[in-house]
Amino acid sequence: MDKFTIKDIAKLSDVSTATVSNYLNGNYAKMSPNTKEKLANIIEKTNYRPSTTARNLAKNENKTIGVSVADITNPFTSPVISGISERCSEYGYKLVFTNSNNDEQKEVENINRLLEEEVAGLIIDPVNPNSNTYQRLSNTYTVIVDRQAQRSIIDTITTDNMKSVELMTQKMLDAGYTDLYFVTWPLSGISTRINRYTGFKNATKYTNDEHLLTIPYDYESSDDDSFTQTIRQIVTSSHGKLGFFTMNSRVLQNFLKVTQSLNYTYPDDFGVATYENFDWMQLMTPGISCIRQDSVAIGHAAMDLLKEKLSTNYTSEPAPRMKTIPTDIIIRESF
Amino acid sequence: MDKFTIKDIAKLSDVSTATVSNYLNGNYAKMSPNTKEKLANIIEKTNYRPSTTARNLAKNENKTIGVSVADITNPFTSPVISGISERCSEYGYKLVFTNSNNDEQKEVENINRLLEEEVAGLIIDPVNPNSNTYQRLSNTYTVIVDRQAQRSIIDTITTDNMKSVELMTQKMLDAGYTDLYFVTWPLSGISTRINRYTGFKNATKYTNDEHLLTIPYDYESSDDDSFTQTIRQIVTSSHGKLGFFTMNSRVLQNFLKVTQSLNYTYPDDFGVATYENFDWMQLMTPGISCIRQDSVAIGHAAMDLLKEKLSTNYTSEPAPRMKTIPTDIIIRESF
DNA sequence: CTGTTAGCGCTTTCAT
DNA sequence: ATGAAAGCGCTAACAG
Repeated sequence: MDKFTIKDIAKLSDVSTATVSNYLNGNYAKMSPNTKEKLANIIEKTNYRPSTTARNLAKNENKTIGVSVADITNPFTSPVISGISERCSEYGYKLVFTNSNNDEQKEVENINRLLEEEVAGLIIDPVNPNSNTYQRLSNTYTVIVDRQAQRSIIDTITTDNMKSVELMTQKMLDAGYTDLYFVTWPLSGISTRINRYTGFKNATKYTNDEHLLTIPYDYESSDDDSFTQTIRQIVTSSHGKLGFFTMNSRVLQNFLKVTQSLNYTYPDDFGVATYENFDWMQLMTPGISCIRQDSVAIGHAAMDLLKEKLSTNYTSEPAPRMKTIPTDIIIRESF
Repeated sequence: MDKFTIKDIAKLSDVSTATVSNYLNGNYAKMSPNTKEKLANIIEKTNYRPSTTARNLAKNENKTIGVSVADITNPFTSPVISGISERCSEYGYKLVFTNSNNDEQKEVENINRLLEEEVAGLIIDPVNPNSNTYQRLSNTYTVIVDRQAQRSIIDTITTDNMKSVELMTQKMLDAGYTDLYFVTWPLSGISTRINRYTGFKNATKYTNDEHLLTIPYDYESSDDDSFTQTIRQIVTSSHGKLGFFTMNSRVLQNFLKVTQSLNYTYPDDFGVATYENFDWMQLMTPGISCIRQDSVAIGHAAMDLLKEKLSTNYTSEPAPRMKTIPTDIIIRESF
């Protein structure tokens, strides 16, 4: 785009490139007010912009952090990015972004690309936190968000999954619900899902998985698929007071679509609550009780932690830390 | 992270850096099968990754495109990014991302940063398309999405705003609605809003702005604010069959919150339709009629166009083109 | 205060 | 088929 280099500016200003460089880096102490002003003018006039690439190479540093998200389509994701992005610009980092579309293979490629880029640090919203792709990463420059590995070696930031679900389930219990179901995408070893389910079991004291209802990740309700049948069966044969907890907003949507097609209504035919909070849940009639997680805060925390790590000098691989961001519970009229 | 450079590899392999470079670039014709294999082994063993920074500098090219979005929090934004991101990786570009949080000043900084980065191209979801920040950009390497400048000099991709709203409004008219209102954030010269409103006026033939209802961008309904009062006033005093068209999903949410607080229900007390489609609109009872825009397609189109531009050699600034992505209309029971 | 110069890691003629 | 060497645009000693 621009053809000007530091040499051109030096020539035009009748100084050396070193002086120009000093000017560029704010080392004004090293030059007379005169040259400083001259430089200011010329640079302004020529609209000269130093090449970040060359700078990075020369200083052997790269103020960029790489972000790899599992699925940008997930409504959880954009607030997290927003939080990261905010902190990035505060801290003077730029953000290069990759989306893996829930494809592990794609994620590996993305991470490789980012590594080649020589990003200073990595923030990963992992497709499968138990994958061994992350083994090769160092905890000195990466942090994981949202999903947590079974046996993690990397700092990770999650929301308070277990406790909050336990609490919400308890609320349903307190409201007299005796027959509770947990609706989720396949657990697949994914911590977010497992922890939420564990919270559910802690509260209900269910000892087996008979109250675990699983729908495929890409579930689209159709006429009378097996999930629809299951729900019908449960609703018609339940003895106690029947309630459902859905594992996130998308599962909730699928669930409600099914119950609507079945002509069941809440809170009459069943009670319902969900993880995640979105504006529309308040608009539903009745409003949906839910657990609100602060996704922006996750982004903030991730970048804060990363920055801290990047500015400390580790002599050895630091032990992984976990940070959980608190949630709160919103009770509406859905149970 | 890695300490290995091309020199190390050259030394280890007993060849020159030139040969290593050739290997790296797939110029296998320029070396014996022997050296090729030797290199392959050593590189594999050392886990060597060439520095993109150095490559960029040497080749004086940068396969990255910069994306500046107005507000990543807007649900419209992430599918667009998703589309761009998909094409980016197909085309071998990386994506550096900035969010302006609807702040023009921030956007200027972001664009400057991207320019300094020497990105190959720019995709901008503009805060204010009529700002003169964009004047300094060249149409050879940038494309604008979503919002269109009054007098544009840059290729832009938008959805079919005017026609689709005209069509939807016509549907309401056909359904017997005689008293229609357009609810929007302040028009503020923003093409998206203006075009949608124009479509509305085209259909209704209203000649003044008495049927234009504006809420602040950051509107939060409170007890009995002026918008709430306006709505109450309109509903109670309307003579004909009353309907509302909301300019996007967030306006719809605000609008529905207000009507709910007023204890009005649709489609009895009023009919309603909106721009934008989200899953939850189908869950509402009754379902909301809406205009579905294909945001992912916008992202695709933007990157496709950009790629085409980047690979053509312009001798002069190309004339700006407009591309509009078709929408479709989903009729449910809200009017 | 200012200039010289040797890199940063890689690419790319041009020789050999 | 391989290597020497001159850059790419900038930074950072080191001299002066």
